[in-house]
Amino acid sequence: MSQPTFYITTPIYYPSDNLHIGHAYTTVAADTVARFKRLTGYDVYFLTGADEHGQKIERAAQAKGKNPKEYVDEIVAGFKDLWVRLMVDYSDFIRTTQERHHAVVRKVFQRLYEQGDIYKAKYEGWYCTPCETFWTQRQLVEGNCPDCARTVELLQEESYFLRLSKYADRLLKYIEDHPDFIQPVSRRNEMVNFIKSGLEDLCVSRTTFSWGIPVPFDRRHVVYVWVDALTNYISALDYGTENDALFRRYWPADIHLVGKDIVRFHTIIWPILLMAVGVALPKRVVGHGWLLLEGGKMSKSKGNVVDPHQLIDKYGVEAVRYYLLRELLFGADGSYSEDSLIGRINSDLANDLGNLLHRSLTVLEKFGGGVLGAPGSAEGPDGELIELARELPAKVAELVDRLELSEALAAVWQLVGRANKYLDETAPWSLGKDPQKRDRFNTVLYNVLEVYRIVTVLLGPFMPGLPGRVWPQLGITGKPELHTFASLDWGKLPPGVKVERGAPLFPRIEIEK
RNA sequence: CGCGGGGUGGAGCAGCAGGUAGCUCGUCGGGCUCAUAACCCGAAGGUCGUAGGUUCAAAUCCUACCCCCGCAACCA
Repeated sequence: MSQPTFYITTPIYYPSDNLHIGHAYTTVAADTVARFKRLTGYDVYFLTGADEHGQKIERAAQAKGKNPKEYVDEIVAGFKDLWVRLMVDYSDFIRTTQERHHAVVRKVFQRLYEQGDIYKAKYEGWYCTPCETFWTQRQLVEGNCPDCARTVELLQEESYFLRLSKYADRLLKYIEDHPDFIQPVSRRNEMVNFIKSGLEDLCVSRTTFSWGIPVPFDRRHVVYVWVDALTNYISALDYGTENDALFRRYWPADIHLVGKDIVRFHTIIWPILLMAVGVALPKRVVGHGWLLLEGGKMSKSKGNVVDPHQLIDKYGVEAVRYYLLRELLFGADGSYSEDSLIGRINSDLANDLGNLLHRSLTVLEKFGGGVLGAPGSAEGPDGELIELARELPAKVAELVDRLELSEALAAVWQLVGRANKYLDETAPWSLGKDPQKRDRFNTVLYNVLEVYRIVTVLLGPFMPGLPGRVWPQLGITGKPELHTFASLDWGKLPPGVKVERGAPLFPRIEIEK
């Protein structure tokens, strides 16, 4: 019995500093897709990690009087703490400082060198001595170092280069033959244009620092950035080792989820590396937009980063995850502000979602003794509500497949909104007072709570803590068979359950002013 | 002429194979009274960045320009 597999990755983040809300977005989005695929029966492998080498790390560590390993250990522990708090349920966390990763990178590098795809040449660039950094002509600001604004000098360094140009045509062909490979389409076009404008060979080694993976046949060099970082997606699966069961099971990746800024590396350098070593290419690379801050990009240098920990402290994981996933439309940028976060919490979570459960349960407790009766025949608006609920699971699944997570949430909220309206139309608080209308009362309450069960199951991947808070209120905590995607056919909720109204799921945030 | 994204009611966005401008929030009025001042209904509010052009018809196509933002090979 072979379950279909699904391999999804986030980028591995650079521990030069703590993560901000943008990293949280990428990871939470990947986690949501991973959870949803698990819910719908896939054997899912979800990888995240840290990209720990390079001069910046070497220097940041030095500045704090630590050796690089101590330094990254500390920061990476912080990454993991954040993922725990955000309920990110990854299968594996790869660190590029791990020997399992080094071994694979050495092997790949060696092989590329032996087959002539990596060669030694002179690298020429503008060097800033105080910063010990090479810059390209373009990076210079008024001819000076973009970091410290001091003068730079033209220096040469010996480096190894990867022949990108050799594979450009093959890559272009692959992109043309696989329309889904790069998403969204706008990014795909961008990449096609970039490749057509000509690829320069990529510098893949450095001698100016040592915090990296030594080039196996030339110890003066360390492997530089992308060959190191990108390889994580297969080194984590034990590619090229004796025990490569994971690699055989999960590769090629179904989705590499990345920010729009690094789409290029994932759709040009990475596939070329894979082609060169004869490994299948990933199925999809999806570039999402950014969460912009007051119209500008979030960055450390602007000092406008938003710390996810503070938001979780203040508003809770569920709200933070919901907000991130709802606010960014697929592929496009969104804008962050605390006001809009509060707005989402109050209108979507408190007023619509939370209040729907609370008001339904209050009616049932007040007029029905808190026990759900058996539904009678459908009439009036019942049909429309039930129809919407029947269509929803497949609709959400499809939107999640397309990574349109915001749309998926919007679709769920359509049903939530319909249910709130349904309550007004049917007015069970009036029905409840009339013994003649008991049957109708039962039907209405049944429909609303069954809708709520369906909504809760579907929202689980987005807000993993939600179901655990809803099931006790619906009185079906001990019935895991009602918590599955397969149970979402209409009418599985058994009459007779004893509900238990709890505190509102999402209290309104009162804006102090 | 480096590449790309964007300028649509107060805010955030959708619409862009041309044919009465839509959604969420906010505002105003009403309803309901089960509910977290929540829910439901209705209304007001836009010369779709500017200037030309094509067309019976342009937010949508073409040209020029203005403004904002990102990238430019180590920022999700």
